[in-house]
Amino acid sequence: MPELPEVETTCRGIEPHITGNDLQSVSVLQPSLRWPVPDSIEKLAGCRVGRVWRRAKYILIDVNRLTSNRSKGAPAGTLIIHLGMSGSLRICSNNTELRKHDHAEFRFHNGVCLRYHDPRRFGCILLSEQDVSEHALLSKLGPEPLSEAFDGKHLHRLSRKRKTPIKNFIMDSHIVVGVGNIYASESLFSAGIRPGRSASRVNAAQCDALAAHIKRILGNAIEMGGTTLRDFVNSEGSPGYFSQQLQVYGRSGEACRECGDGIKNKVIGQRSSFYCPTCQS
DNA sequence: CAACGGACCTGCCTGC
DNA sequence: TGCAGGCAGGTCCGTT
Repeated sequence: MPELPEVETTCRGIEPHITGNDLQSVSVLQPSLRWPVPDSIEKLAGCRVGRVWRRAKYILIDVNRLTSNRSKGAPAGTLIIHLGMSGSLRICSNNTELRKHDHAEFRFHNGVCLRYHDPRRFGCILLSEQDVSEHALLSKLGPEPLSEAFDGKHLHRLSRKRKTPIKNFIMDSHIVVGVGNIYASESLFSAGIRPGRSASRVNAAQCDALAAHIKRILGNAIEMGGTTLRDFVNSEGSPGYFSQQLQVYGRSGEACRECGDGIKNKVIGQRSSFYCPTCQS
């Protein structure tokens, strides 16, 4: 479920419910996620949620102290939440019944409750008590795909000596963040580049096209996520709002929408990779 | 450095 | 119907 558009949609969906809201309690029901959930997050009770933002696929929630005098308004820290392969965050009320795989719960004074749900437990919940951008998980990340810092020149410059497949290259978070397995295949299809081609063999013009398609496809998907925002908190399972837009992902054996040839599925870097052998070279 | 494989988990689908 | 096997949208880490 969570590629960048889902993570962005999640941020936008939870933000209005929790920003400015005061935490009554934080409970860890299952600390065994990708890394142990620190006990210290339970001490955020009594704090007020500030900004809800995102870096790559990490959801970041600033939390400030409210308690006495001097420390009032001082940052208590930033929650770092990753949804892994199967995670989700949902807003409910504090008497909503817990579901299987609800691993953490943030209850607010006004009755709102934020729950972290993750069957596969590949995600994480961490607390950074310093400048979160210096956190080991965030400090070495490449640019955001929708920012001006990311463009074809960036891709071209960094790929010159890289023989790794271009698909692996664009999924490398040191190069650019937020390009997951689905959108990597989709972007490469639009750019006419086979996923297995060596990164160093993608020329400057193709890098320009690839970067532009990554921006377009991710941007569109985020916009569509936005259209489901209204009932976001109630939604069960994956929305599937982009599945109709997919040109190659998950379509092996089906006809290419451009040329009619059969879509292929090849494992590259241990991940399924879909492409059209005629449209992509 | 770069490349690669393994690791972390559960659920769901397929085929015998 | 049961069960083994394969597969899944992420990404860090250790080894070569």
